Amino acid sequence: MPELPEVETIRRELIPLVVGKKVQEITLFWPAVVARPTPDLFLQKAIGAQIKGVERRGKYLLWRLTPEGYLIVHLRMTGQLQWYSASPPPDKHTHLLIHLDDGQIHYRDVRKFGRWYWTTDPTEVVGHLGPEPLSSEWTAEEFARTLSRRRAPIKALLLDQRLVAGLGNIYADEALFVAGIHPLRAGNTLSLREIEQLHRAIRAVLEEALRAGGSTFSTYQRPNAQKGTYQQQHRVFRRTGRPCPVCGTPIEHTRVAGRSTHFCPRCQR
DNA sequence: ACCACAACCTGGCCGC
DNA sequence: TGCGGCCAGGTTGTGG
Repeated sequence: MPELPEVETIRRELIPLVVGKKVQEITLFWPAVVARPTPDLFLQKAIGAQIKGVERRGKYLLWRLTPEGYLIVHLRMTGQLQWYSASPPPDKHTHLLIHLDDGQIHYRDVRKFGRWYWTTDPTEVVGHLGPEPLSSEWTAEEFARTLSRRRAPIKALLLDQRLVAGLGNIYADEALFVAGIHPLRAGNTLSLREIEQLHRAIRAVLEEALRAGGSTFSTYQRPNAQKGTYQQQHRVFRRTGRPCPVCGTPIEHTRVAGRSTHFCPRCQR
């Protein structure tokens, strides 16, 4: 579910709720959500630690702890973090519950794809990720160098987190539309000009989505149950058959790299 | 090295 | 109402 704008929104809202707080207790209802090290060690290391900060890398949230360590979570498709100042009973999809000084974080995940990690070295978990698209280190030149070696469809490449971290199905489709590039174009056939447009479009779309608090369909929720509104601004995503916002041609739908893909056949060549 | 695809889970929706 | 089939915002392992 959540892509970079949603995870970043969650991060920002989590900070005032959890930073400076101590992890008093963790209740682990479904141990398989802990990917590393082991459920027992995870609990042993995290319980009693104080949260010093919340960071983000791609779609991962990193809770920086003292004593030294990081609690890391990836929400995958349907993971949610919910803050409660009281102690409501966990529902049947709550797999992990963090008790803090003055409230609790409920981790819910209907599909159970999400994973938690504890590590002293975050690169063990996030080391495979490519550059952050909103950082100055990510340049069109570097992007072009990587794309020139790949002939998979550009849509599939945008979903490859080693290339650039944080894009998912929504923002890949939206960015390709803004850049005017057909999702099936092979990476190594894009001109430098097109790559520059795409580089710009990715940043513009992510920043726009961030301002809207992300996109909310059924399962993405922020810690305080607010919803993102960016879905109202989607140009192509899940708008099959509706008019392209630029030229009016009906938006088309296809499947690329096993993922649902939306584009304007006229604006995207 | 690269790429396509199944697998991991559950629930919602659609058609019969 | 019930059942089968398909779909879902992500990642990983397998096999070609």
